[in-house]
Amino acid sequence: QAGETFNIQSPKQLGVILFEKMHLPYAKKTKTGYSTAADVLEKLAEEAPIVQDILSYRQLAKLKSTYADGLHAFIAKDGRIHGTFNQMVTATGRISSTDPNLQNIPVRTKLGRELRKVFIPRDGYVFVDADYSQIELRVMAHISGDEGLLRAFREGRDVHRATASEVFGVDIEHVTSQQRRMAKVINFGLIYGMSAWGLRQNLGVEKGVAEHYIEQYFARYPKVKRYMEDIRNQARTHGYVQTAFGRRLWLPDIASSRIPVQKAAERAAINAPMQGTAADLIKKAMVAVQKWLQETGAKSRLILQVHDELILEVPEEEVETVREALPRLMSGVAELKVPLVAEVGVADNWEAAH
DNA sequence: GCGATCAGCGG
DNA sequence: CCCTCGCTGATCGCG
Repeated sequence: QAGETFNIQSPKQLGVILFEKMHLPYAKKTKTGYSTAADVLEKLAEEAPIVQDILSYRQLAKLKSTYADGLHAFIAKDGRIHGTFNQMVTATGRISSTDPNLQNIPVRTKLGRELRKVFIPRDGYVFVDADYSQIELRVMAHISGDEGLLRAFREGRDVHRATASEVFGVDIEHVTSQQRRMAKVINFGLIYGMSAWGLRQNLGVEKGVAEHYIEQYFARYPKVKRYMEDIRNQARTHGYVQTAFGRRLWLPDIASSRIPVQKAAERAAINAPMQGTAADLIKKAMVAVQKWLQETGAKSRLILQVHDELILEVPEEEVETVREALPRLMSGVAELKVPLVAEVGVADNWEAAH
């Protein structure tokens, strides 16, 4: 379709083909040339059929190289993958995973999820998998003390739906799936310390619209706004912020004369107490689970943590005990202003247990 | 063989 | 202000 041979895996060569030979309109540039990132190509898919083929190729190539072939190379003689977990890498106190990274196994697309089916327990065992429901947002409700957010969680509401209702000014039962999807992006944006610019990129909305959503959000959840102002000031005054348990993140860049550097430190100041408290909570849960396993003499073993999720390999005879204990231990690690909820699943592969 | 760059995966 | 972070794979230029 390009009329010549080129390396489809080279963004540089692809850029020349699409934007110089085929004269497609380029939306974005990188430091060194044209951007061929997925969000750019998606906008061009209608203009030229080759673009959709490239996106499809990219998806399949990613799954094959990083996950199918990549994970295969790590299978040990015992048939298992033994990754490495690092406790001293991230700014927020999360753990990270390498060789391979077991914390970014695909889940969001149907084809990607297929890869999770290759993770299976040993004979006679199953996986018991529990994940915290909306843990960072619950921590945000706790730390900020915002009444609207606290009420949403105490009443067991769908928090993205509740946010959509507030931000778009519609009754909760009239929230459209589109509005809920956008509210979810806003909520994640807040958690990950995303700027209005980043939110705009993510939502693909017009200039000013993202700012308007953020304005609406803060009007409806005023103590969240207050929290963000207070934490910024605390970072400036003391040079650090802390999690609900007092673990500190030092932010020397908060006083930088370079404004972008300072802004980055401010986003970290806002984000770290939420993500860091969530990291503290699941570490407490891991300790509680391990203690419980030892005290009860269980054969079950904790085999993986993925930020808000714990996966145990459990012999059939312990399934009912662990299915009850795991979410109870996770919920019980701390008494916050909102309940901590953990949802549990049992299956003979990771995809089905999640 | 190494580092920079781009791209894409998860929470 | 090229703006979330940490990780991995492919390409490309360099020595």
